[in-house]
Amino acid sequence: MNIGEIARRAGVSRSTVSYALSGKRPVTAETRRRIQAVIDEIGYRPNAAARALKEGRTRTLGLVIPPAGQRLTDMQLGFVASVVEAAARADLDVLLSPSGGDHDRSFERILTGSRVDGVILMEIRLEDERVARLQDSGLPFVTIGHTANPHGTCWVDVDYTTLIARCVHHLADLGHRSLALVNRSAELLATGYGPAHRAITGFTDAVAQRGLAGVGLTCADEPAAGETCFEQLRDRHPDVTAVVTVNEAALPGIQRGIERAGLVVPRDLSLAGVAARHWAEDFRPQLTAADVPTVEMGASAVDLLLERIAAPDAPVRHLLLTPPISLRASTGPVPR
Amino acid sequence: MNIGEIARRAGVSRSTVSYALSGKRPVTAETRRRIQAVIDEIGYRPNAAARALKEGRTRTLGLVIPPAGQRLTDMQLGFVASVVEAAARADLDVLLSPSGGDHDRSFERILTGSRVDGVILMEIRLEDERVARLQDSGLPFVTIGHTANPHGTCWVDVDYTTLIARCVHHLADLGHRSLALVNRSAELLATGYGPAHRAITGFTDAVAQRGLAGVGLTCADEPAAGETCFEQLRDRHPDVTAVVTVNEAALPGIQRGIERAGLVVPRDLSLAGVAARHWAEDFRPQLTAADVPTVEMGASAVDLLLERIAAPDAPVRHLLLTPPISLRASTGPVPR
DNA sequence: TTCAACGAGCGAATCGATTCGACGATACGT
DNA sequence: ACGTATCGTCGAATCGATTCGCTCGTTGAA
Repeated sequence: MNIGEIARRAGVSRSTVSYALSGKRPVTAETRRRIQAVIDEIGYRPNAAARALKEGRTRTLGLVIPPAGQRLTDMQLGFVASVVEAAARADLDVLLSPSGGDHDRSFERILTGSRVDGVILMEIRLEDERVARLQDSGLPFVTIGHTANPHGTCWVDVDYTTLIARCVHHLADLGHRSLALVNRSAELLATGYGPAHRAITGFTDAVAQRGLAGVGLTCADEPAAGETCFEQLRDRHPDVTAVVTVNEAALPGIQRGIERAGLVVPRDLSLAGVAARHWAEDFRPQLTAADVPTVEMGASAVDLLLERIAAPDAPVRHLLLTPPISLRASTGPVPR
Repeated sequence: MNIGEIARRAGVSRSTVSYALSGKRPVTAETRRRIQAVIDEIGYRPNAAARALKEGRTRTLGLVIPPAGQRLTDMQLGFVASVVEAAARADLDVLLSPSGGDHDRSFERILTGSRVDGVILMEIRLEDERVARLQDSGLPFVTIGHTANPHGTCWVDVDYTTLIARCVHHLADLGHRSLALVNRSAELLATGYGPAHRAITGFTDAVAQRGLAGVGLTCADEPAAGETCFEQLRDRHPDVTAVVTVNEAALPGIQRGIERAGLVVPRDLSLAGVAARHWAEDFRPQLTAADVPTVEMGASAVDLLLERIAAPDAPVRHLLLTPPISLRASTGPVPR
């Protein structure tokens, strides 16, 4: 079912079939009809590899996701879903690369084999070798999240610093004087994971600004760690009345710890953070949180990438979102 | 950076470079060394499109996922992650196709453009047009889940019928005499979604076998619906003391409904079902459930697919798993 | 010494689609 | 009536890698 077969059956040359399909040169209505009839009959679709080879583009985007070993958070999942969705709307396919380490075969394949027209990268660290690799590979790319030096690259991100600060202010307004930040894992922090560091900045600054007591903790991204983490917090800082967190994955465990301590949210302890909207709504009690607009961010990432592919030399663009905090049921006045 | 450039710089012909890389014909150590030096210097990787065109295979698998509009359940996410992981281990890339309706452009692209060597399909309905499309497209494929007529295709699935029956027996053993099944959405049931139908079969048979009272309900795949669903259940069937469910997504809502009714699990009501392991463990209280081995299933699906690609005419193979039920904290003796 | 076998490398064909230049044929302006 | 656009179509080159057939030396056995 190649173009030659179609041409033979329709009694025209291969180039005429191609022009009839692309419309890049005029073709008589009658000829077009005959070609279309043959195509409808035997169900022809141009071979993707041949087209990619000739045109020099693949109509495919690469999406680099965290390795499958670690579970994706709802937020990450939201990005993946919306990127795939947005790409499908533009008639583009998405190639997935689960890439963790820096010597990842899948990652290297994607960026050296001319397999994709552009790449979207998530889970960005402040100093990220993958970003550097992409930069000198010359392949257009957009990141969801941004590095410490954000000016050279295209990215989309939420303003963690501000969001966390707003959580602190919200809690301060409710009368809380002693707050804890439950951050992402110590490993992520050590490797310079952006959101983890920005959370600290936002927390520390806001706490200082309001003259509050603040303690920061790291916690592995899993419920069990959340439980342990809360127990430690309870142990060492019993005066804390409100917890701010960017660690979605640990929250169920934190809540379990809270219950086991015989406490009730928000009566005895307030809880606020940054999370995907669905996640915050499904939490019990519903979580007061900055709802990260994953759908919008994924779509914007694809848009930026398409712009960049079309005009690789245009100045880079960024998108820093600051969604409002949705007040739900997990925060309340400080207990007396 | 094409093979011709390498050949020129190494002072050999293009074919020699190709043979040096593939090893399909002997090449002098010295020549090979010179070629490798050039490659290392300018960083050459063979163009994927050209190779696919010549070889007739793309080293890429297609993975068809539910459309992004609906959130993926933890179980579905588990499949995606493990398929991608298993494919990466075999040095294969994965192309994602979010395909809902039957006239989906992304789906059609994947199976007609020679874009992939094989396809993995999830969320299978008893009568599934996509399976039919794939069958007469001639493209090798494996499904996660199976149709009403399972003999013609390769698939991997869990034995929902048996698992649900086991849940019923477990609850019957605990003394429960009146059970409810909270199924997936009415739409899914109407479109013939396999697990939803098999859940009914397993539930009805086991309930009959043990002489219990059983009521079946459908419930949209979201927490809010779970809450409503539980209220209705409470209203119309106040005698029910145990709920069996295959609807992961609705469970948080069901639990919310239970709490609002002032009940405590498992003291007043037992809860059991089928879910991804992490999900069951993170639930509060931890859920007694058949843990669907998503990692193993995804890996098996890839294995089966690779076999099928290598030998398209070999007899089809199936894999029907029946993981044990993990007893956790959500089931207990019937209240008196 | 001669001839077969083999090792190492080269040239050309091939995969399927796109695209450029060219070539009749028709229409049009002068 | 003649030159010139314009239309519709064709043939051939091209993208980059693989692979088949062939050649030229060298080696080893007869």
